Amino acid sequence: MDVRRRQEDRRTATRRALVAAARTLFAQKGYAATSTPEIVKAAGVTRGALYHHFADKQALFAAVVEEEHAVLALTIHQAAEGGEDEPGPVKALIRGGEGFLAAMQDEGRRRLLIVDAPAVLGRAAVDEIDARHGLRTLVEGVGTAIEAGAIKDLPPLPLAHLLSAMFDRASLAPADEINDYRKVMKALIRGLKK
Amino acid sequence: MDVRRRQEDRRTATRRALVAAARTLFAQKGYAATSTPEIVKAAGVTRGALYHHFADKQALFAAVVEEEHAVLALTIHQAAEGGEDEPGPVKALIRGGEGFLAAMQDEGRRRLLIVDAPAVLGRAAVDEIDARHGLRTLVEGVGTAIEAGAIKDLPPLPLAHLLSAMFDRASLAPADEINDYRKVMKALIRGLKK
DNA sequence: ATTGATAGATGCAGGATGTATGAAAGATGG
DNA sequence: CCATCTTTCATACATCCTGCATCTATCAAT
Repeated sequence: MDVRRRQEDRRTATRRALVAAARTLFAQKGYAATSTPEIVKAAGVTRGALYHHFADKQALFAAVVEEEHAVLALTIHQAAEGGEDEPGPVKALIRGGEGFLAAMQDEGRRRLLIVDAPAVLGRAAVDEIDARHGLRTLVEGVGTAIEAGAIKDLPPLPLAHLLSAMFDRASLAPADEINDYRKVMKALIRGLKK
Repeated sequence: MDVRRRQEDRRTATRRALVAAARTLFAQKGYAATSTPEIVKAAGVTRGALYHHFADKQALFAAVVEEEHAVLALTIHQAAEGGEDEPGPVKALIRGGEGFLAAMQDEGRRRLLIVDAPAVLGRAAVDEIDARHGLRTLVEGVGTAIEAGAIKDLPPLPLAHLLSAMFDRASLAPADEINDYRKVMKALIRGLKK
Protein backbone atom coordinates (compact mmCIF):
# COMPACT_ATOMS: atom_id res chain seq x y z
CA MET A 1 0.00 0.00 0.00
CA ASP A 2 1.05 3.49 -0.65
CA VAL A 3 2.20 5.16 2.46
CA ARG A 4 0.09 8.23 1.75
CA ARG A 5 -2.99 6.07 1.71
CA ARG A 6 -4.77 7.66 4.64
CA GLN A 7 -4.74 11.14 3.27
CA GLU A 8 -5.88 9.91 -0.11
CA ASP A 9 -8.70 8.03 1.55
CA ARG A 10 -9.82 11.05 3.47
CA ARG A 11 -9.76 13.10 0.31
CA THR A 12 -11.83 10.75 -1.79
CA ALA A 13 -14.16 10.04 1.11
CA THR A 14 -15.30 13.63 1.48
CA ARG A 15 -15.35 14.05 -2.28
CA ARG A 16 -17.65 11.09 -2.61
CA ALA A 17 -19.83 12.28 0.24
CA LEU A 18 -20.19 15.65 -1.43
CA VAL A 19 -20.97 14.25 -4.85
CA ALA A 20 -23.45 11.76 -3.43
CA ALA A 21 -25.28 14.33 -1.34
CA ALA A 22 -25.28 16.77 -4.23
CA ARG A 23 -26.61 14.17 -6.64
CA THR A 24 -29.54 13.43 -4.32
CA LEU A 25 -30.47 17.06 -3.79
CA PHE A 26 -29.92 18.21 -7.37
CA ALA A 27 -32.05 15.31 -8.54
CA GLN A 28 -34.82 16.11 -6.09
CA LYS A 29 -35.02 19.87 -6.21
CA GLY A 30 -33.00 20.92 -9.21
CA TYR A 31 -29.74 22.83 -9.37
CA ALA A 32 -31.00 26.34 -8.70
CA ALA A 33 -33.17 25.40 -5.74
CA THR A 34 -30.36 23.51 -4.02
CA SER A 35 -28.02 25.55 -1.85
CA THR A 36 -24.49 24.66 -0.89
CA PRO A 37 -25.33 24.84 2.83
CA GLU A 38 -27.92 22.14 2.21
CA ILE A 39 -25.44 19.99 0.37
CA VAL A 40 -22.68 20.15 2.93
CA LYS A 41 -25.16 19.52 5.70
CA ALA A 42 -26.35 16.37 3.96
CA ALA A 43 -22.77 15.34 3.29
CA GLY A 44 -21.68 15.93 6.87
CA VAL A 45 -18.95 18.39 6.01
CA THR A 46 -18.64 22.15 5.84
CA ARG A 47 -18.66 24.59 2.99
CA GLY A 48 -14.95 24.99 3.42
CA ALA A 49 -14.44 21.39 2.34
CA LEU A 50 -16.67 21.89 -0.66
CA TYR A 51 -14.75 24.89 -1.90
CA HIS A 52 -11.50 23.13 -1.22
CA HIS A 53 -12.41 20.28 -3.55
CA PHE A 54 -14.46 22.12 -6.15
CA ALA A 55 -13.97 25.52 -7.70
CA ASP A 56 -17.61 26.43 -7.28
CA LYS A 57 -21.12 25.02 -7.12
CA GLN A 58 -21.13 24.54 -10.87
CA ALA A 59 -17.99 22.39 -10.77
CA LEU A 60 -19.64 20.15 -8.19
CA PHE A 61 -22.66 19.85 -10.44
CA ALA A 62 -20.38 18.94 -13.33
CA ALA A 63 -18.87 16.14 -11.26
CA VAL A 64 -22.35 14.85 -10.45
CA VAL A 65 -23.37 14.91 -14.11
CA GLU A 66 -20.17 13.21 -15.16
CA GLU A 67 -20.73 10.38 -12.71
CA GLU A 68 -24.39 10.04 -13.54
CA HIS A 69 -23.55 9.76 -17.21
CA ALA A 70 -21.04 7.05 -16.43
CA VAL A 71 -23.44 4.91 -14.39
CA LEU A 72 -26.12 5.47 -17.03
CA ALA A 73 -23.84 4.17 -19.74
CA LEU A 74 -22.95 1.22 -17.57
CA THR A 75 -26.58 0.44 -16.82
CA ILE A 76 -27.50 0.46 -20.48
CA HIS A 77 -24.50 -1.61 -21.41
CA GLN A 78 -25.34 -4.25 -18.82
CA ALA A 79 -28.96 -4.35 -19.92
CA ALA A 80 -27.86 -4.80 -23.51
CA GLU A 81 -25.76 -7.85 -22.59
CA GLY A 82 -28.71 -10.17 -22.18
CA GLY A 83 -30.03 -12.04 -25.21
CA GLU A 84 -28.30 -10.49 -28.15
CA ASP A 85 -28.70 -13.45 -30.43
CA GLU A 86 -28.12 -12.24 -33.96
CA PRO A 87 -29.84 -8.91 -33.57
CA GLY A 88 -28.83 -7.13 -36.73
CA PRO A 89 -27.68 -3.52 -36.66
CA VAL A 90 -31.12 -1.91 -36.91
CA LYS A 91 -32.56 -4.11 -34.21
CA ALA A 92 -29.54 -3.25 -32.09
CA LEU A 93 -30.31 0.42 -32.48
CA ILE A 94 -33.88 -0.11 -31.41
CA ARG A 95 -32.80 -2.22 -28.47
CA GLY A 96 -30.32 0.42 -27.43
CA GLY A 97 -33.10 2.96 -27.41
CA GLU A 98 -35.25 0.70 -25.29
CA GLY A 99 -32.42 0.32 -22.82
CA PHE A 100 -31.97 4.05 -22.67
CA LEU A 101 -35.65 4.62 -22.00
CA ALA A 102 -35.65 1.99 -19.28
CA ALA A 103 -32.64 3.53 -17.60
CA MET A 104 -34.22 6.96 -17.84
CA GLN A 105 -37.30 6.04 -15.87
CA ASP A 106 -35.72 7.77 -12.89
CA GLU A 107 -37.19 11.23 -12.51
CA GLY A 108 -34.14 12.68 -10.80
CA ARG A 109 -31.85 11.33 -13.47
CA ARG A 110 -33.93 12.99 -16.17
CA ARG A 111 -33.87 16.29 -14.36
CA LEU A 112 -30.14 16.03 -13.85
CA LEU A 113 -29.04 15.02 -17.32
CA ILE A 114 -31.67 16.38 -19.65
CA VAL A 115 -33.28 19.36 -17.99
CA ASP A 116 -30.65 21.00 -15.80
CA ALA A 117 -27.32 20.03 -17.29
CA PRO A 118 -27.61 21.99 -20.55
CA ALA A 119 -28.72 25.14 -18.76
CA VAL A 120 -26.11 24.95 -16.02
CA LEU A 121 -23.07 23.69 -17.92
CA GLY A 122 -23.94 24.90 -21.38
CA ARG A 123 -24.81 22.84 -24.39
CA ALA A 124 -21.20 22.53 -25.52
CA ALA A 125 -19.98 21.09 -22.22
CA VAL A 126 -22.85 18.63 -22.11
CA ASP A 127 -22.10 17.50 -25.65
CA GLU A 128 -18.49 16.99 -24.69
CA ILE A 129 -19.49 14.79 -21.76
CA ASP A 130 -22.07 12.92 -23.78
CA ALA A 131 -19.55 12.31 -26.54
CA ARG A 132 -17.48 10.28 -24.07
CA HIS A 133 -20.39 8.15 -22.88
CA GLY A 134 -23.79 7.45 -24.37
CA LEU A 135 -23.35 9.21 -27.66
CA ARG A 136 -20.15 7.37 -28.41
CA THR A 137 -21.83 3.96 -28.44
CA LEU A 138 -24.72 5.39 -30.41
CA VAL A 139 -22.34 6.70 -33.07
CA GLU A 140 -20.74 3.28 -33.25
CA GLY A 141 -24.17 1.69 -33.58
CA VAL A 142 -25.26 3.81 -36.52
CA GLY A 143 -21.77 3.48 -37.99
CA THR A 144 -21.94 -0.29 -38.14
CA ALA A 145 -25.50 -0.12 -39.41
CA ILE A 146 -24.38 2.11 -42.24
CA GLU A 147 -21.32 0.04 -43.05
CA ALA A 148 -23.42 -3.06 -43.07
CA GLY A 149 -25.63 -1.38 -45.64
CA ALA A 150 -28.63 -1.84 -43.37
CA ILE A 151 -29.64 1.82 -43.35
CA LYS A 152 -29.23 4.78 -45.62
CA ASP A 153 -25.81 6.32 -46.01
CA LEU A 154 -25.97 9.39 -43.80
CA PRO A 155 -23.40 11.30 -41.74
CA PRO A 156 -23.18 9.21 -38.55
CA LEU A 157 -22.57 11.91 -35.99
CA PRO A 158 -25.51 14.14 -36.88
CA LEU A 159 -27.72 11.10 -37.13
CA ALA A 160 -26.62 9.96 -33.71
CA HIS A 161 -27.25 13.39 -32.28
CA LEU A 162 -30.75 13.53 -33.68
CA LEU A 163 -31.57 10.04 -32.46
CA SER A 164 -30.19 10.97 -29.08
CA ALA A 165 -32.40 14.04 -28.98
CA MET A 166 -35.36 11.85 -29.81
CA PHE A 167 -34.54 9.42 -27.04
CA ASP A 168 -34.16 12.27 -24.60
CA ARG A 169 -37.57 13.66 -25.39
CA ALA A 170 -39.20 10.26 -25.38
CA SER A 171 -37.84 9.65 -21.91
CA LEU A 172 -39.58 12.81 -20.76
CA ALA A 173 -42.96 11.69 -22.05
CA PRO A 174 -45.80 11.05 -19.60
CA ALA A 175 -45.64 7.50 -18.33
CA ASP A 176 -48.96 6.49 -19.87
CA GLU A 177 -47.93 7.64 -23.34
CA ILE A 178 -44.53 6.08 -23.41
CA ASN A 179 -45.70 3.12 -25.41
CA ASP A 180 -46.86 5.38 -28.21
CA TYR A 181 -43.47 7.04 -28.17
CA ARG A 182 -41.77 3.68 -28.40
CA LYS A 183 -43.83 2.81 -31.40
CA VAL A 184 -43.02 6.05 -33.18
CA MET A 185 -39.34 5.69 -32.40
CA LYS A 186 -39.29 2.24 -33.89
CA ALA A 187 -41.02 3.51 -37.01
CA LEU A 188 -38.56 6.37 -37.39
CA ILE A 189 -35.58 4.07 -37.08
CA ARG A 190 -37.07 1.46 -39.38
CA GLY A 191 -37.66 4.24 -41.88
CA LEU A 192 -33.91 4.59 -42.14
CA LYS A 193 -33.62 1.20 -43.78
CA LYS A 194 -32.61 1.26 -47.36
CA MET B 1 -61.78 55.85 -26.50
CA ASP B 2 -62.07 54.31 -23.15
CA VAL B 3 -61.75 56.85 -20.42
CA ARG B 4 -59.34 54.67 -18.53
CA ARG B 5 -56.97 54.61 -21.45
CA ARG B 6 -54.12 56.47 -19.85
CA GLN B 7 -53.68 54.10 -16.97
CA GLU B 8 -53.92 51.09 -19.22
CA ASP B 9 -51.28 52.57 -21.47
CA ARG B 10 -48.93 53.24 -18.63
CA ARG B 11 -49.40 49.73 -17.42
CA THR B 12 -48.65 48.04 -20.70
CA ALA B 13 -45.79 50.43 -21.43
CA THR B 14 -43.79 49.43 -18.39
CA ARG B 15 -44.72 45.82 -18.88
CA ARG B 16 -43.41 45.93 -22.41
CA ALA B 17 -40.26 47.72 -21.35
CA LEU B 18 -39.62 45.08 -18.74
CA VAL B 19 -40.24 42.15 -21.05
CA ALA B 20 -38.12 43.69 -23.81
CA ALA B 21 -35.19 44.44 -21.54
CA ALA B 22 -35.45 41.02 -19.95
CA ARG B 23 -35.57 39.29 -23.32
CA THR B 24 -32.35 41.02 -24.38
CA LEU B 25 -30.46 40.19 -21.21
CA PHE B 26 -31.76 36.66 -20.80
CA ALA B 27 -30.84 35.97 -24.41
CA GLN B 28 -27.35 37.39 -23.98
CA LYS B 29 -26.30 36.08 -20.59
CA GLY B 30 -28.80 33.43 -19.68
CA TYR B 31 -31.40 33.40 -16.93
CA ALA B 32 -29.19 32.70 -13.93
CA ALA B 33 -26.54 35.25 -14.79
CA THR B 34 -29.06 38.04 -15.27
CA SER B 35 -30.07 39.95 -12.15
CA THR B 36 -33.29 41.87 -11.63
CA PRO B 37 -31.38 45.10 -10.89
CA GLU B 38 -29.82 44.78 -14.34
CA ILE B 39 -33.17 44.25 -15.98
CA VAL B 40 -34.93 47.18 -14.37
CA LYS B 41 -31.97 49.42 -15.09
CA ALA B 42 -32.13 48.50 -18.77
CA ALA B 43 -35.89 48.96 -18.77
CA GLY B 44 -35.69 52.33 -17.06
CA VAL B 45 -37.89 51.39 -14.12
CA THR B 46 -37.33 50.15 -10.59
CA ARG B 47 -37.58 46.76 -9.02
CA GLY B 48 -40.79 47.88 -7.39
CA ALA B 49 -42.43 48.05 -10.80
CA LEU B 50 -41.12 44.63 -11.71
CA TYR B 51 -42.53 42.98 -8.62
CA HIS B 52 -45.79 44.82 -9.08
CA HIS B 53 -46.31 43.34 -12.53
CA PHE B 54 -44.73 39.94 -12.06
CA ALA B 55 -44.83 37.58 -9.13
CA ASP B 56 -41.11 36.92 -9.34
CA LYS B 57 -38.17 36.71 -11.72
CA GLN B 58 -39.39 33.39 -13.01
CA ALA B 59 -42.77 34.83 -13.98
CA LEU B 60 -41.03 37.55 -15.97
CA PHE B 61 -38.99 34.91 -17.71
CA ALA B 62 -42.17 33.00 -18.51
CA ALA B 63 -43.62 36.12 -20.14
CA VAL B 64 -40.47 36.49 -22.23
CA VAL B 65 -40.60 32.87 -23.35
CA GLU B 66 -44.28 33.13 -24.15
CA GLU B 67 -43.72 36.14 -26.37
CA GLU B 68 -40.66 34.66 -28.03
CA HIS B 69 -42.60 31.53 -28.87
CA ALA B 70 -45.32 33.66 -30.41
CA VAL B 71 -43.00 35.65 -32.66
CA LEU B 72 -41.18 32.46 -33.58
CA ALA B 73 -44.41 30.85 -34.70
CA LEU B 74 -45.30 33.98 -36.65
CA THR B 75 -41.90 34.10 -38.33
CA ILE B 76 -42.15 30.51 -39.44
CA HIS B 77 -45.69 30.96 -40.63
CA GLN B 78 -44.77 33.98 -42.72
CA ALA B 79 -41.78 32.19 -44.21
CA ALA B 80 -44.00 29.25 -45.12
CA GLU B 81 -46.38 31.53 -47.02
CA GLY B 82 -44.09 32.02 -50.02
CA GLY B 83 -44.30 29.53 -52.85
CA GLU B 84 -46.48 26.77 -51.59
CA ASP B 85 -47.52 25.48 -54.98
CA GLU B 86 -48.89 22.01 -54.40
CA PRO B 87 -46.29 20.93 -51.90
CA GLY B 88 -47.78 17.72 -50.63
CA PRO B 89 -47.95 16.92 -46.93
CA VAL B 90 -44.48 15.41 -46.58
CA LYS B 91 -42.84 18.23 -48.45
CA ALA B 92 -44.76 20.62 -46.22
CA LEU B 93 -43.31 18.96 -43.15
CA ILE B 94 -39.81 19.26 -44.52
CA ARG B 95 -40.38 22.89 -45.43
CA GLY B 96 -41.72 23.61 -41.99
CA GLY B 97 -38.58 22.15 -40.52
CA GLU B 98 -36.44 24.31 -42.76
CA GLY B 99 -38.36 27.36 -41.61
CA PHE B 100 -37.85 26.42 -38.03
CA LEU B 101 -34.12 25.96 -38.48
CA ALA B 102 -33.86 29.29 -40.26
CA ALA B 103 -35.76 31.08 -37.52
CA MET B 104 -33.59 29.42 -34.91
CA GLN B 105 -30.34 30.82 -36.26
CA ASP B 106 -30.51 33.40 -33.49
CA GLU B 107 -28.23 32.38 -30.66
CA GLY B 108 -30.19 34.22 -27.99
CA ARG B 109 -33.42 32.65 -29.13
CA ARG B 110 -31.92 29.20 -28.87
CA ARG B 111 -30.66 29.87 -25.38
CA LEU B 112 -34.01 31.26 -24.34
CA LEU B 113 -36.31 28.60 -25.73
CA ILE B 114 -34.27 25.44 -25.82
CA VAL B 115 -31.57 25.70 -23.19
CA ASP B 116 -32.96 27.82 -20.36
CA ALA B 117 -36.72 27.48 -20.57
CA PRO B 118 -36.98 23.81 -19.60
CA ALA B 119 -34.67 24.25 -16.64
CA VAL B 120 -36.30 27.43 -15.36
CA LEU B 121 -39.97 26.74 -16.03
CA GLY B 122 -39.93 22.97 -16.00
CA ARG B 123 -40.55 20.63 -18.85
CA ALA B 124 -44.31 20.51 -18.27
CA ALA B 125 -44.75 24.29 -18.44
CA VAL B 126 -42.66 24.49 -21.59
CA ASP B 127 -44.71 21.75 -23.20
CA GLU B 128 -47.86 23.63 -22.34
CA ILE B 129 -46.56 26.78 -23.99
CA ASP B 130 -45.24 24.91 -26.99
CA ALA B 131 -48.55 23.11 -27.42
CA ARG B 132 -50.19 26.48 -28.06
CA HIS B 133 -47.63 27.58 -30.65
CA GLY B 134 -45.10 25.66 -32.71
CA LEU B 135 -46.10 22.18 -31.71
CA ARG B 136 -49.71 22.80 -32.59
CA THR B 137 -48.98 23.46 -36.25
CA LEU B 138 -46.60 20.53 -36.31
CA VAL B 139 -49.31 18.24 -34.97
CA GLU B 140 -51.64 19.52 -37.67
CA GLY B 141 -48.98 18.92 -40.27
CA VAL B 142 -48.38 15.31 -39.35
CA GLY B 143 -52.13 14.87 -38.90
CA THR B 144 -52.92 15.87 -42.46
CA ALA B 145 -50.00 13.82 -43.73
CA ILE B 146 -51.38 10.78 -41.97
CA GLU B 147 -54.94 11.39 -43.12
CA ALA B 148 -53.72 11.84 -46.66
CA GLY B 149 -52.10 8.45 -46.35
CA ALA B 150 -48.74 9.97 -47.19
CA ILE B 151 -46.95 8.63 -44.13
CA LYS B 152 -47.33 5.71 -41.80
CA ASP B 153 -50.25 5.66 -39.41
CA LEU B 154 -48.72 6.71 -36.11
CA PRO B 155 -49.98 8.61 -33.07
CA PRO B 156 -49.66 12.25 -34.19
CA LEU B 157 -48.79 13.91 -30.92
CA PRO B 158 -45.85 11.69 -29.98
CA LEU B 159 -44.59 11.89 -33.53
CA ALA B 160 -44.80 15.66 -33.44
CA HIS B 161 -42.98 15.74 -30.12
CA LEU B 162 -40.16 13.58 -31.39
CA LEU B 163 -39.80 15.58 -34.59
CA SER B 164 -39.83 18.75 -32.54
CA ALA B 165 -37.06 17.40 -30.33
CA MET B 166 -34.98 16.60 -33.39
CA PHE B 167 -35.50 20.05 -34.81
CA ASP B 168 -34.48 21.56 -31.51
CA ARG B 169 -31.26 19.63 -31.45
CA ALA B 170 -30.54 20.30 -35.10
CA SER B 171 -30.88 23.99 -34.45
CA LEU B 172 -28.17 23.71 -31.80
CA ALA B 173 -25.72 22.10 -34.18
CA PRO B 174 -22.48 23.89 -35.08
CA ALA B 175 -23.07 26.24 -37.99
CA ASP B 176 -20.77 24.35 -40.34
CA GLU B 177 -22.51 21.03 -39.74
CA ILE B 178 -26.04 22.24 -40.10
CA ASN B 179 -26.29 21.06 -43.67
CA ASP B 180 -25.56 17.52 -42.61
CA TYR B 181 -28.27 17.80 -40.01
CA ARG B 182 -30.68 19.06 -42.61
CA LYS B 183 -29.92 16.09 -44.80
CA VAL B 184 -30.48 13.63 -41.99
CA MET B 185 -33.73 15.30 -40.99
CA LYS B 186 -35.02 15.02 -44.52
CA ALA B 187 -34.09 11.36 -44.63
CA LEU B 188 -35.84 10.68 -41.32
CA ILE B 189 -39.01 12.36 -42.46
CA ARG B 190 -38.95 10.70 -45.85
CA GLY B 191 -38.52 7.41 -44.08
CA LEU B 192 -41.98 7.92 -42.63
CA LYS B 193 -43.55 7.52 -46.04
CA LYS B 194 -45.58 4.41 -46.54
C1' DA C 1 10.93 16.01 16.17
C1' DT C 2 10.53 19.68 13.00
C1' DT C 3 9.09 21.48 8.95
C1' DG C 4 6.18 21.77 5.05
C1' DA C 5 1.99 20.62 2.75
C1' DT C 6 -2.72 19.30 2.41
C1' DA C 7 -7.56 18.92 4.18
C1' DG C 8 -10.91 21.17 6.36
C1' DA C 9 -13.40 24.89 9.37
C1' DT C 10 -14.77 29.64 10.42
C1' DG C 11 -15.70 34.32 9.34
C1' DC C 12 -16.57 38.03 6.15
C1' DA C 13 -17.95 40.96 2.06
C1' DG C 14 -20.79 41.64 -1.77
C1' DG C 15 -24.83 40.94 -4.00
C1' DA C 16 -29.47 39.05 -5.11
C1' DT C 17 -34.26 37.97 -4.17
C1' DG C 18 -38.71 38.97 -2.44
C1' DT C 19 -41.64 41.71 0.62
C1' DA C 20 -43.41 45.43 3.23
C1' DT C 21 -44.18 50.07 3.51
C1' DG C 22 -44.85 54.60 1.60
C1' DA C 23 -45.83 58.05 -2.05
C1' DA C 24 -47.78 59.65 -6.45
C1' DA C 25 -50.79 59.41 -10.28
C1' DG C 26 -55.13 58.26 -12.03
C1' DA C 27 -60.07 56.84 -11.62
C1' DT C 28 -64.69 57.37 -9.27
C1' DG C 29 -68.74 59.38 -7.10
C1' DG C 30 -71.31 63.12 -5.38
C1' DC D 1 -64.58 70.42 -8.09
C1' DC D 2 -63.40 67.94 -4.21
C1' DA D 3 -62.72 63.91 -1.54
C1' DT D 4 -61.77 59.20 -1.64
C1' DC D 5 -60.37 54.98 -3.35
C1' DT D 6 -57.58 52.21 -6.36
C1' DT D 7 -53.70 51.28 -9.10
C1' DT D 8 -48.96 52.02 -10.26
C1' DC D 9 -44.57 52.55 -8.85
C1' DA D 10 -40.40 53.77 -5.60
C1' DT D 11 -37.71 52.94 -1.37
C1' DA D 12 -36.15 50.40 2.50
C1' DC D 13 -35.49 46.14 4.80
C1' DA D 14 -34.73 41.21 6.11
C1' DT D 15 -32.93 37.02 4.58
C1' DC D 16 -30.18 34.14 2.12
C1' DC D 17 -26.48 32.56 -0.86
C1' DT D 18 -22.06 32.51 -3.06
C1' DG D 19 -17.16 32.75 -3.14
C1' DC D 20 -12.95 34.02 -0.85
C1' DA D 21 -9.68 34.80 2.75
C1' DT D 22 -7.95 33.42 6.91
C1' DC D 23 -7.02 30.22 10.41
C1' DT D 24 -6.51 25.46 12.45
C1' DA D 25 -5.56 20.60 12.41
C1' DT D 26 -3.99 16.57 10.38
C1' DC D 27 -0.66 14.14 7.76
C1' DA D 28 3.79 13.16 5.22
C1' DA D 29 8.86 13.52 4.87
C1' DT D 30 13.43 14.07 6.35
